[in-house]
Amino acid sequence: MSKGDETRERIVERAFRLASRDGLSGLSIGKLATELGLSKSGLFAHFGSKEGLELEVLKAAAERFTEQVMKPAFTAPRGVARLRKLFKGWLAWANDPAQPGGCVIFAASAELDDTEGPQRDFLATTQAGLLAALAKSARITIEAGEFRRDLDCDQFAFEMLGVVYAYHHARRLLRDPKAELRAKNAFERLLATSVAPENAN
Amino acid sequence: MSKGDETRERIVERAFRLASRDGLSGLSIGKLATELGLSKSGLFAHFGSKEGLELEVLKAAAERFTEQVMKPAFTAPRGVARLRKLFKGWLAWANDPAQPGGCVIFAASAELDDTEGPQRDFLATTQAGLLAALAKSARITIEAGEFRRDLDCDQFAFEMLGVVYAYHHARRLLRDPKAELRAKNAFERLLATSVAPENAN
DNA sequence: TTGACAATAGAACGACCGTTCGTATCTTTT
DNA sequence: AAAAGATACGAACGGTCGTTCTATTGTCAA
Repeated sequence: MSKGDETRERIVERAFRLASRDGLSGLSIGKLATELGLSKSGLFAHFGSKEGLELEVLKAAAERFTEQVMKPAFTAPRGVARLRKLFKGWLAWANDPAQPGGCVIFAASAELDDTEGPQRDFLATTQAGLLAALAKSARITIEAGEFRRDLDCDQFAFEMLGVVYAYHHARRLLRDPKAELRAKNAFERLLATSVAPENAN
Repeated sequence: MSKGDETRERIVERAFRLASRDGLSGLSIGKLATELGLSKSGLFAHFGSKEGLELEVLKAAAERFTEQVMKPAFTAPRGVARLRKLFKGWLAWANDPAQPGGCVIFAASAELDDTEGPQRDFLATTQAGLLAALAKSARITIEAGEFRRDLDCDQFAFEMLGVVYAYHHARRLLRDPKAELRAKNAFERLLATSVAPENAN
């Protein structure tokens, strides 16, 4: 890896951290450069524009999520076990010290959902992909015989996402110490109403 | 009402609308003044600081929510009917044309959850109050004999909020035409798992 | 109608923003 | 070691930001 690529990674890493607290538009090239001991223009040259930097942060976030949450979950046996591992990893992801302000993707989603541009497009695509992956995991769980066959998998994905959203909100804004418990309860209820009759005991 | 108060209201109304799209920090006093045909300093004088303007917008949002969602719900008979009306009004609130970018409070929550200051404090207090009101409505529903007596009301409130969050996300970022259907399904499932055994049929 | 005061305007401020450009310094290759 | 190319710097740009003044206009009661 060349020197430039190393610097670039250092920048994105720090930007990722900052964006977690201050949002993407809260990122400032000047401040970022100062924190990293770089010149404004030197940092700028790596991305060509603020928009470019923001996109890199979003891509980094998506990659890390895949690496830290999705991939590990697929080591668990297909079915409910995998869904549980996915959920657990997701909560851990939202508490990752590398994201001191919580999930970058959630923050950016709320920030950009009514804008137009590549950042929004990337986010929407990424999130749609996540929902599809969740739905697919639910479908696999049906095939494994652990979920009822008439379960609406997209509905399941929607609700699972909702639980994590509520968790984020309770944890970050309300600082509710019971946030994690609440999230786990909600997820267990979701699982309980999804299981196949012969497994409901 | 004095002339000044009228102007002030016009300003807050427009700021409310803009904050829905661009967030509180996205508000710009200069831009706001131009849109309203006022001078920057003239507008500024009404609030004394940007922070003051932001607080007024948040207060206006909380008041409107109470007026448009909470109060009407209390005309419905206590119990599940009232909860349904509350939920329905909440979805409508999130689609209020006066908030072209969706619920101002949700946007601000995500924006401010990791900051410090009066804005964050106000939001946290307001949202905690909302959760408490939801929990109380659930408790009333228990007393009306429609919810099971061992229902965790705070858990119910947490999950109801989560459904609305998921709806907002699906609607705003993903532009999912099924968002409302999904939300309604999720809420019905929440109700179904909360009802007293003798009402479950 | 006049006098007191509230309400608005206008100009200017320092600070920070993203961006551009020319120049220097490092890396990497030959 | 020298040439070529990648990296980084420093200064400056036009703009916008929130904020502060002073001056002017408008409102409203006596």
